[in-house]
Amino acid sequence: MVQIPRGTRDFVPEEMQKRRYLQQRMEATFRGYGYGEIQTPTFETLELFTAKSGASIIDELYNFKDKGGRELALRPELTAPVIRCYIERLQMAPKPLKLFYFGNCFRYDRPQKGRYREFWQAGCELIGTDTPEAHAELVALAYTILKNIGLQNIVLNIGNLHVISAMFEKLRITDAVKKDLLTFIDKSQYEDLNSALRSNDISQQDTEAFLEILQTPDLDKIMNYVHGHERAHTELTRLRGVMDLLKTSFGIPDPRVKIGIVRGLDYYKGLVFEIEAPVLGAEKQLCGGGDYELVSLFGGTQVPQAGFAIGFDRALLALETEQFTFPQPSLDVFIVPVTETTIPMALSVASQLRAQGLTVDLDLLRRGIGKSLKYAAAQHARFAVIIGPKEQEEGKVTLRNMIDGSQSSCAVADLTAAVFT
RNA sequence: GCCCGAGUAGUGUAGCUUGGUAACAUAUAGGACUGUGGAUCCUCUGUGCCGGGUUCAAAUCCCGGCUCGGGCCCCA
Repeated sequence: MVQIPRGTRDFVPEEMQKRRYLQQRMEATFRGYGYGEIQTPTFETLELFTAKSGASIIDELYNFKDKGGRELALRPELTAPVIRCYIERLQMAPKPLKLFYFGNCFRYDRPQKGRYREFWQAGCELIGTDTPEAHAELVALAYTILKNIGLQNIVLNIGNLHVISAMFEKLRITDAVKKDLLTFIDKSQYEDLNSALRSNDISQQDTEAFLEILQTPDLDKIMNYVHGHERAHTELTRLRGVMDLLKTSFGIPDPRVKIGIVRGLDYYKGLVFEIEAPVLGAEKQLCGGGDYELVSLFGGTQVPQAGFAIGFDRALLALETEQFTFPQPSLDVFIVPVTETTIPMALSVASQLRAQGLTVDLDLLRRGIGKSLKYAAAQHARFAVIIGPKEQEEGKVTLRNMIDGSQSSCAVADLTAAVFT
């Protein structure tokens, strides 16, 4: 038997119903914040992705040569393609530019729960502003999207990469060592970090202070720790501004400062944030984003950029884990021709109702009334329309309310009105 | 790419240790119900991931592959 490729999935109607629901809710929220949709190709030149991450990235993506010998790759994420498009076509667009997207992405990873080789991302890019209110609105948007799809329990963490750099400077840690330490910080492996710092001749006292600052949500403590470092001070002041806006103006109850947020990316600079769903366990991160610099790397004129991406599949998984009840697709009318002779009339009634914009299905298996009504119930039909010889003679139909079981005789012309009430 | 575990009707499971005709529930289709639904009963259809080995005989034991899941690596 031919089977589906590793790490990919089919989505049957029941699953697509949930996915579309999710996408529509997300889209409505993006639009509510003034964002416009953008779509880029499924594959790009390989160079677009190696430019910022180096050749080592090739191990993790699907790349190939086309028949003209071009080196191409299936997109592993959407920020780089969107920025490429911005440089090609949107540099002169009025600022700030707000772009959102949905798209499938591909990574050559080992699949696990919540991790697939083809997965979907929802995300956005905000180009041309980096005021605290712009950053606060961006973070609020990410948070609001996840809340609006119905998630109950999510955690928002906000950090700043300039600050953590300042912390490393303070300890005089070299870039080579820093890289190893960042791995521990990223994974919150503080005991390993502790040993690593100690073995790099950092005193016990300094190590403890460093570890405390990484984990504390207290901005004053952090401010105090990097006292005298001008850049860090500026960034922390901005961060305080963003936090205040999130709490007061955007009404987000519990944004947390976590200076230990690292993000795996090289191109983030200042603000970084993550949103996770604790219910998901190991693969709990739902969203990541921040302030970054890609436009100039790709040859465009420098401009402030920030954005985030939401793991669409994980967001859905989190909702399901929280036992969210998704809206069920329902049918307005299911038509039951009682005998073969009434099939033409049934079809014609179906056409008329469909032309009115109703969703209509009818028995195509020539089943009995009992089985047909059972099928109609399984499709969550709101009404059944029964057409037998009696009804046909009178030019009427029997309208059955599937919710309460009540029945009445109804002229075809009055059906639409009856169903809409 | 590495280590570990699992794969039996569409779905969920039993049988595997100790090899001997593959079962149950549910879902689908038909019928009981000659014109009224989520109930009940009956009937049909449908199953050993793939390939090899051992054996008179393999769902069961062995090897390889594939897929899924847990842990590494990675997560731009």
